[in-house]
Amino acid sequence: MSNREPPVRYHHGDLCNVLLEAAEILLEHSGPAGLSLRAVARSAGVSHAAPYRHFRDKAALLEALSRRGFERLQHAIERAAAGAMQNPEQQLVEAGVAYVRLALSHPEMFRLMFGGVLPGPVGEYRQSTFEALAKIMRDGIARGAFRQRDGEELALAAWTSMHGLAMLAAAGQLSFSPRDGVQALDDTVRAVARNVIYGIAQ
Amino acid sequence: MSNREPPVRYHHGDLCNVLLEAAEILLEHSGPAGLSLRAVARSAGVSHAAPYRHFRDKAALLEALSRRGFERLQHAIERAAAGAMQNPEQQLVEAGVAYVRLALSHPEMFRLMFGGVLPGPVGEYRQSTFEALAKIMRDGIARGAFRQRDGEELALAAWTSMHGLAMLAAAGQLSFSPRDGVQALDDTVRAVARNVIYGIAQ
DNA sequence: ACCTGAACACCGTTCAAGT
DNA sequence: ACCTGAACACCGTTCAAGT
Repeated sequence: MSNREPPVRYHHGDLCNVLLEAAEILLEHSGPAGLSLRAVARSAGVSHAAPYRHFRDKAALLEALSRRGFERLQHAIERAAAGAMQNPEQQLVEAGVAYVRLALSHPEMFRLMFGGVLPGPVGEYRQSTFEALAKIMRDGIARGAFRQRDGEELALAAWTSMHGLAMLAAAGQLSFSPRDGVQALDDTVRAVARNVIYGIAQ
Repeated sequence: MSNREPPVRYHHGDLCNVLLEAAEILLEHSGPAGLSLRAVARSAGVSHAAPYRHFRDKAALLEALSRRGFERLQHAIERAAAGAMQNPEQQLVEAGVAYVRLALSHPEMFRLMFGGVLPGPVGEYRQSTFEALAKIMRDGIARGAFRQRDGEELALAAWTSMHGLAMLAAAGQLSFSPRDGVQALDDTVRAVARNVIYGIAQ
């Protein structure tokens, strides 16, 4: 019973990723209150001290989790932009739709990412997400679709609007609209995005 | 020593408010992690079980705290609007400045208010804040300053933008701008607000 | 190297008991 | 009515000890 087995590798040798996946499931299922390091360890089938071999403390695990979220967000924005290559305005609208959809399908993850409770280089991940938006704006300026201004300023205007919508949606605070469902949310995002593009002024 | 004293009223008789004030100080000083019900009780000089005479549980205290924040936000927006009565665009810009300033001076409170972790009728408080913005938009439409559309749609466009900016500022995630300080933030808010008003399109 | 189990100081919540 | 103190099941973190 000892020679037949491969080297034991104490639990799959990939505990780090197993912990992160368990943490994400716990987070989206039970909220931040349910995401205890001990529960993550239980869920992964190891002792409550085992995670400390892979993460300095709970904050380090949350930061790693948050990083995953930022990577997905960046890719979602880039995919949306790639789907409307010849039309900067449509790129912007679809990037917003992707942004808000992700927030609504992973609300707890979004609150973790933008909750600001995390130490460490979260800023870098956020920066790369912003950069994906800024690229759309720079291309749009180059094509003459957007105003000839600092691309970062336009990107900030677009980002804050989509981000505010996403955070309100993630927190379930957009219920003043009688419409519901994903299609209704997409419509709301498009309406807000169009107002950002064309302005509110008469 | 017994007849001279007024009826004892076990700790000021106003423990409810004392607890809320202690909670707010703890929140802004030590973050959400430092805001334990036991720490609040210690800070108020009562036993750790005393708060349960005034709040059903910890969530109820957080909700009451959150309510205070929404009241302040609503008043701040109304005051900003009152300061520029004859100019709807300026009303909107100054409301945004007030919104973001409050978020930056009370970041933990803002995250509590919009974190979405709270049960109960938080929606109503948020609604009243949104209503303060919607009023500015309706007035602006009536005066011909804003587009002749559904006031709620315009208010949503303005709100999401200011809210996104406020949340990013509260989370310390606007550091990509090399400028710092309150004046720099006000400038950023005004720039974003102007882009919302006049649009991004060429 | 990787994991365990006991230990410590903390939590939220409950409940009998005191005045 | 209002508050206390002990109790319970949970945390995050540390650390000696095991293989």
